[in-house]
Amino acid sequence: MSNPRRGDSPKNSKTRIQARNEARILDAAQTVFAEHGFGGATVDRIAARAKMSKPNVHYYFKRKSDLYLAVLMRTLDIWLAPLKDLDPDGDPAQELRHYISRKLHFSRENPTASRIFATEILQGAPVLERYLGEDLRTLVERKAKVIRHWIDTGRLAAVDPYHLIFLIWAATQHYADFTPQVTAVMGRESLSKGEFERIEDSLCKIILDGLLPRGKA
Amino acid sequence: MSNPRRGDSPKNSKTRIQARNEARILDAAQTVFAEHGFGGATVDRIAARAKMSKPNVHYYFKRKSDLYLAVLMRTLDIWLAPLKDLDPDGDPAQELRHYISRKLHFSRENPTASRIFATEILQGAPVLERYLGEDLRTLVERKAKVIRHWIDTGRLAAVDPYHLIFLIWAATQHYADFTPQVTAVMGRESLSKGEFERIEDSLCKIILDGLLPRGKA
DNA sequence: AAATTATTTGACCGTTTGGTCAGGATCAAC
DNA sequence: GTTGATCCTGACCAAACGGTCAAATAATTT
Repeated sequence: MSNPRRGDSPKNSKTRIQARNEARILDAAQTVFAEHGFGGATVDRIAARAKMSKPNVHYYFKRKSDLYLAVLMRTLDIWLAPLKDLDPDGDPAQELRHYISRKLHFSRENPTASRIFATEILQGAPVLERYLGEDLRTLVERKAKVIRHWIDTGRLAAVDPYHLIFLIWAATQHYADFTPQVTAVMGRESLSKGEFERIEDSLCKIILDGLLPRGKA
Repeated sequence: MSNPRRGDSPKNSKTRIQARNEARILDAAQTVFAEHGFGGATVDRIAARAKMSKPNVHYYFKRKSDLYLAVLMRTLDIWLAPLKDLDPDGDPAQELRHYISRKLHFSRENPTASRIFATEILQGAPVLERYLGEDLRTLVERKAKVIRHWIDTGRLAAVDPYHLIFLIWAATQHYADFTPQVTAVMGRESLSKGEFERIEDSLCKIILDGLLPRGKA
């Protein structure tokens, strides 16, 4: 009742400086962790990238592992959002097309976030392990039921829903995680917005219609 | 002519001990690099895993980077072999099915080799960059022509060959690179041989036939 | 078995790492 | 403009790092 600006719990306030610097550190850390993994990243490098002194980084995040955890948590929601939106009452083709589109968009807009997850999983998911087996598993289970329902009502071919979801994850995240390989093989410097539209068309066409010609043979 | 057991060039011989230890070190290094990336891996850990002293590891591989390079090179051929075998004169469906099968088999038999490549690419491919833009690019270009020929002769739907290849790479390597995520989401401890057969069926069905039901609607 | 070569390691070095600390600078409230 | 909290940093530390070296041990050759 005395101070209306403060939050309800004792130490819950955030200075403008605090908010700005924490964001700057998290951005820098995301890039560095994505490039070198947890073990290969150094606090010095993160500090340099955030244009701060190392002790100042430690002022906001006591340990390197806290920083790593914070980066992972910050990106979890945005990483998951597209799957959550799969609508059981929508048209299957349209829903899946939309899902692929959103996942690809995420790859284009947040490549480092995608790489953070990739390195974490590649390294055995030491931090995310529990989360994967609980929240994510439950969510995928629910969405797999949606897909199975589409199959049971004859609107989708009979495929394993889990492996379909993995296929879409793999295909869309590939363009964020393996950018150097994709650009080198294609002989480009980077992947333009137009190229991402071509990717979306190709993926949707293959996954929905398949490679074998329709209507004949 | 004096010594029949030796190789032709001066220092080209390899002791049994040498061959055995180099292999042991490379195996250990492959695992450690795959788990921690180049920067996060330590020579100590590699030595411990190979059950050797650190100086002895350096006796066989002068620098950590030499070891990393050797591990990458050792797995390049086996990683590429399946794509090389795509036969222009074969049946497209059968060739692609076979390709998917072989890539999946690689994921199952050599998961750490797959992860080595994944971490290397994720970290910007500092070592493999040149190779990707030259040898790999040429190979993929050649195989893309094969696929395009199949399309032009009406045996395959019109899709971008490059993105088709990327899709197959992504989907098959996913099961090696993201094992913890796959097992956690599926609620399994590991992926059995039977599960890999299910994966192969699912992938081939989706990629060849598509998700939308055929023959009706 | 003696001599030569190949293999192995404990001890060590200079550097980098994550993390601390005392104190200075800056800000907000009165 | 004084006060108290927040913010920032140079200097520092113990541990871990990649890498070296002399000396010991094991194989191999003669």
